[in-house]
Amino acid sequence: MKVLKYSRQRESIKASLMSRHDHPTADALYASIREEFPNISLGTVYRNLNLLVETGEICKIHCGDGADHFDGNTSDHYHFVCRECSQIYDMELKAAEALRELDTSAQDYAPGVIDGHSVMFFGRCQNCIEKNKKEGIDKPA
Amino acid sequence: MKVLKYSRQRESIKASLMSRHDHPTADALYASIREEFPNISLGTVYRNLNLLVETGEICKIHCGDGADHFDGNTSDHYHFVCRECSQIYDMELKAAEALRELDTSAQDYAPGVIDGHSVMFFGRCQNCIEKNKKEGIDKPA
DNA sequence: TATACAAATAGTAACTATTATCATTATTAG
DNA sequence: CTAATAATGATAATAGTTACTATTTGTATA
Repeated sequence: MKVLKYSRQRESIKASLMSRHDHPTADALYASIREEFPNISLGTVYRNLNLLVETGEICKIHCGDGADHFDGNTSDHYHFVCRECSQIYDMELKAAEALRELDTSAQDYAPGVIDGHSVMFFGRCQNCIEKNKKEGIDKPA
Repeated sequence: MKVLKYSRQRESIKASLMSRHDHPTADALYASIREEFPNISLGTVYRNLNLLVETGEICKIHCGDGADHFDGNTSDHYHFVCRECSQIYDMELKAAEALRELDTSAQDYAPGVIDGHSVMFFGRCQNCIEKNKKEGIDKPA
């Protein structure tokens, strides 16, 4: 395996991701990084995001919208996706604690050895619920 | 909403999906349906799969490999993905029973109202474990 | 400090999965 | 049977991502 060499672009990508909490796609991150590096290429963003995932410095999350999203927070936590505004929220650490035994309890019913899982919660966020209330919209479940 | 009209292609797509338990992608399904309908177009397969998802006759699953997979089994169950052979297995109904309270227990920590979740277990399937054992391969966790 | 070599870059082409368009065909209500 | 319209096959278009390549950058060492 080859040795990673420093690059300003990679540092900027990482710093930029760490500073936001909206779980951006590569493209969204690219847009904001271009303010600092107007010539950076989208390929560079993808390449470095994948490198950072490989080294475990960030992680990739799939929420079912077709695009990969990235998260600078590598600690044990889950995500909540609002079906209305599509925003991805971090869930409190306590949720992770409550689910910590998930693999163990599912192991009994698995056709192999479980070594991980991905969990995503869906629903409507407080923000959208309140916005709808103000506008008098009564959305069905 | 417009009324669905019968089509031989759609019936064949549904029947074909129901007959297999490997959670195929649209493309994989397309390949096998072409044996019966050599002129069917990939677009027709996609369109009908999405229609069937909308009517709730089948469901779409995302396992993180970039492609949508389809499942003719609409009952409450979870999936196990083998990291080695990429096969998607159904998990016993009991696993679903064990996880039935997932939304409720996560609700306390969510930034909104949870109305669903997606869970995917990863690991190595029995098949691959045994194959490796025979070949004397000792894969790391 | 200069050299030398691997790694990273920007720009672009290519690729994969999926959706959209559209002229033609098939289904169905009356 | 006919009219209305949904569905089709063929193909173009799109989105997200990866691959390629000539050039630049970072770094170890002479």
